[in-house]
Amino acid sequence: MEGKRLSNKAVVTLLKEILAAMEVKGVNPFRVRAYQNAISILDNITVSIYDLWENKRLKEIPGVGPGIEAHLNELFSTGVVSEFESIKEDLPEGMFALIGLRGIGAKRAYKLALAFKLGDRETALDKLKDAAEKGKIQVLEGFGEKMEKSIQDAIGELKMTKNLKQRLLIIHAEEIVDRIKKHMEKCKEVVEMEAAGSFRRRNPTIGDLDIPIATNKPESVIKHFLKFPEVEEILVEGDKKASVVLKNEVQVDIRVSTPQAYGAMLQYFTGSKQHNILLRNHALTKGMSLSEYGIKRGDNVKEFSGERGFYREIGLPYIPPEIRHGNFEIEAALKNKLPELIDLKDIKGDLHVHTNFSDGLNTIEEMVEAAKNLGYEYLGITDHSPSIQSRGLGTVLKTIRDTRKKIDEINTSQKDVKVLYGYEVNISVDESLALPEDILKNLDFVIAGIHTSLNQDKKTVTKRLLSAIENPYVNIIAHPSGRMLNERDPSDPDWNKIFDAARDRGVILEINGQPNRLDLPDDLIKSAISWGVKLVINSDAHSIDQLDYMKYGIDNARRGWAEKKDILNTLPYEKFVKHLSIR
DNA sequence: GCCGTTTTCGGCCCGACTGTTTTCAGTCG
Repeated sequence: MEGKRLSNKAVVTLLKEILAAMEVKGVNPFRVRAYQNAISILDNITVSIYDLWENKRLKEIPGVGPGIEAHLNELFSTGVVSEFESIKEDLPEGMFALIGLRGIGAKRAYKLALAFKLGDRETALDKLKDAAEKGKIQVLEGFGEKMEKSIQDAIGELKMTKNLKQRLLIIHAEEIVDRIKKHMEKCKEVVEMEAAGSFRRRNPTIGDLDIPIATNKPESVIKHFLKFPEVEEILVEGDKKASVVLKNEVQVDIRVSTPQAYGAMLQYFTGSKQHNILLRNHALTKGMSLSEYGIKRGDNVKEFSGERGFYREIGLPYIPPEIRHGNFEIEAALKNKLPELIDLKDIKGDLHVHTNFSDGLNTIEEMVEAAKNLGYEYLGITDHSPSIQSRGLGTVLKTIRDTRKKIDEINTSQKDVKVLYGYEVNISVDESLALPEDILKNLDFVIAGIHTSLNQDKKTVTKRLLSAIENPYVNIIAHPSGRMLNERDPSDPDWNKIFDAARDRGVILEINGQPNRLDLPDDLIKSAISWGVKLVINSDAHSIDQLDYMKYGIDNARRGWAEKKDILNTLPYEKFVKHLSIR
């Protein structure tokens, strides 16, 4: 099947415009909701929607039924969807440029585009700005002085709703959360608080911070929060919630509740949205209605101080935040088949660290000492392989002999941490590895990874990864998708072939813990496990501090439903090494 | 338009806040 390859983003953008068009046209609100639901799911899957279509697997996406499937089918086959075209036909194009400005949804965008004849997208914002400056918006029905001012502000500073902004890496979000916590600790009325939302679900990137707070004095807690020195702008201020934008442009939403109802609030604010919708649907079938205040049966609302009681009440075991994605966790919980997720304390070694031999900061000895302090049984030293082209084969061989000697000495002088000698070897564009096989075979293990030309087409990048997997000396594939969060999308090989080859040849795929990689991504972790592929979690540390990046790898593995048995560096040393020698 | 542990028809998550209005629509999460 050959069709028009569109990115997920292009598909989602198109659907969002159709959604807006339907809202304006006043079509059946439940049909609108169905689209909304499908979009929010499509917006969050990291595999290619086009690939799913090619493999006739669109039906497997929850929220996509026969109707939307048919539309996507037409879109990928022909590039257009006739029904979508006719829905948009008589709407001014300019309205689509306005949606996403803070406070502007489909209906207001339509009204404005109509009033000011915003016929095309490129000029729409400028024309609207002009209208605002001339006071022409406030006289429109349904608009007023304040709305005009806020529209003017939004255009001037390009203030978009938060889901259109760049997302924060979780490591940076942690720093902000710490500062907010320190500030809130000064308020005696705070009984309990925790950053919830995507932060608590350990999403690799965070759109905003959602913080539920338990207190008996909501008004003074909200007042205190609004005095946080980093607050730039107050968006919302009510009895129960407040929203602000910080100077670093991060949005923070707080919700207050009584301590005895905090469990429901924490659950509600942790999400994901999709998880909550499914959970509420499930509760409805049992005659219960869920909200952030508790569980309603008839007229009385039962409160919960913690989350476990909340889940228990609707007949479910506790579902860890990391897997509250809203796809299969509720089903699994009902069957009592939730995974027993891996934990940081299960990790016995780290197989991917750099030293000052390449681009790391610390010596091998310092890295080993730090690994010992973490209680590891083993540590794999994997600097970038020295370049034979620039340094000459003789020099490289000497370097390798010297390093081997040094590592032998370390293994003799201390017995706490077994040190393994390997390299992170580049998979070149021509599919060759950066070190020849007679060097590779004398190492304890080899990690191979792609570092250049990541945007190759599917066939080429698949072949490149397969060639590394088929090399008899390669043990681990580093950061397999090559994604860099906020910078570059994952490459798009034929994962089924990669998983098949890795499983059959006993090659391990890495879950890289660098906060800007977190690669494999969670959904691929889940597929790899179901395929029978074995995984390791590595820090890819470039300094002793970065050995802690293991925890982000763990978070990501948990999001991918990984259990201890799926992750080989939970094995004690002998068993782990035995696995390496299978090759 | 989607979906199923009473259903293949008849339901569809729940609530806060703002700005515009005199009871509510729109937006957001």
